[in-house]
Amino acid sequence: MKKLTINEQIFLIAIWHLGDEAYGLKIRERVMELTGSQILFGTIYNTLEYLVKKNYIQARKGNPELEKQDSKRVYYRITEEGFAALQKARDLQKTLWKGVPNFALGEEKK
Amino acid sequence: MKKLTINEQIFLIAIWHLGDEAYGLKIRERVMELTGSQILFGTIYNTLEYLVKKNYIQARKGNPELEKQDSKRVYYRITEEGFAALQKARDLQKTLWKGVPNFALGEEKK
DNA sequence: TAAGATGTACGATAAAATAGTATAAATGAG
DNA sequence: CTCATTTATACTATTTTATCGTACATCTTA
Repeated sequence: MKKLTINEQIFLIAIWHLGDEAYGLKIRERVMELTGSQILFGTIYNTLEYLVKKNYIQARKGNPELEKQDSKRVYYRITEEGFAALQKARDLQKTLWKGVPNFALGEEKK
Repeated sequence: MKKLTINEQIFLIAIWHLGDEAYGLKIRERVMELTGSQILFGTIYNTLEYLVKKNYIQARKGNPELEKQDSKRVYYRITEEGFAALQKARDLQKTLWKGVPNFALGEEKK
C-alpha cells in the first residue's frame, strides 16, 4: 500500500466526517472547511475518482425513492483499505514529527 | 504559501534532523529511515531542486578546505519560509485529525 | 593507476493536483 | 407550464510532484 498524499488524507477525513452524507459537493465544502482554502467545483471529482480506483473509497448512487434530489448524487464511503491507509498516514505523521519542536515564529535549527 | 506535500514534509524534516550534515545522500538515508521505504539515488535531487526553487531550503557548496570529500557535497538548510511552511503543515495535520479516532483494525465510521 | 566508494546531475515518464468548462436534472417563481 | 436558478456530476487540458534509471565526476586506497 502506497503512502497517502495530503490531499488524499484530507478527502478521506472529510468523507469520514460526513458519514452517510458524503457526496461530491458536501465533500468539497468540508474539504474547504478543513483546509481553509478554496477549491473549484470540478476539482474534487478527479480526486474522488482515483481514490475509488485505488479502492480507498466506494461509490454508490443515491436513492431516488427517498428523495428526488438524491438521484443525482453519488455517495462515497471509506473501505477497509481506506481506513488502513489513513491509519498508516497517521502513524507516519507521528514518526515524522517525533522530537521536532514547534516552529512558531523565530524558530531554530537542531 | 501553498500546502506542503507529504514528501516535502518528509524531506524538510529529514533536513532539520541532519542540521549541518544535510547533504544529498545523507538526506536520502534519513528519508528512508523516516518512511521505512527505499528510494533510489537519483530520486532526491529532483525534490531538493524544487524545494530550493520554492525557497523552502537553501543550497551551499561544501568547503574543500575543510575536507576533500566535502567539495562534492551540496548542503541544504531550511529557510524561514521553509520553517513557516512546516509549521503550517503541522497545524493542518492537527486540524485534520482532531476528533478522528484511531483506525487500528476493525475501525468504524462516524 | 585502476577499482570501488561517494557524490550529484540529467532525461523520461507516471501519478497527482488544479483549472475551467460543459452538461443535466430538480426546483420554484410567475 | 416553462424558464431561470440551483444542485450536482463529468470531461478535457495543463501544471506540478514523484520516481526511475542511468550517467558522470571526484576521491580514496590497494
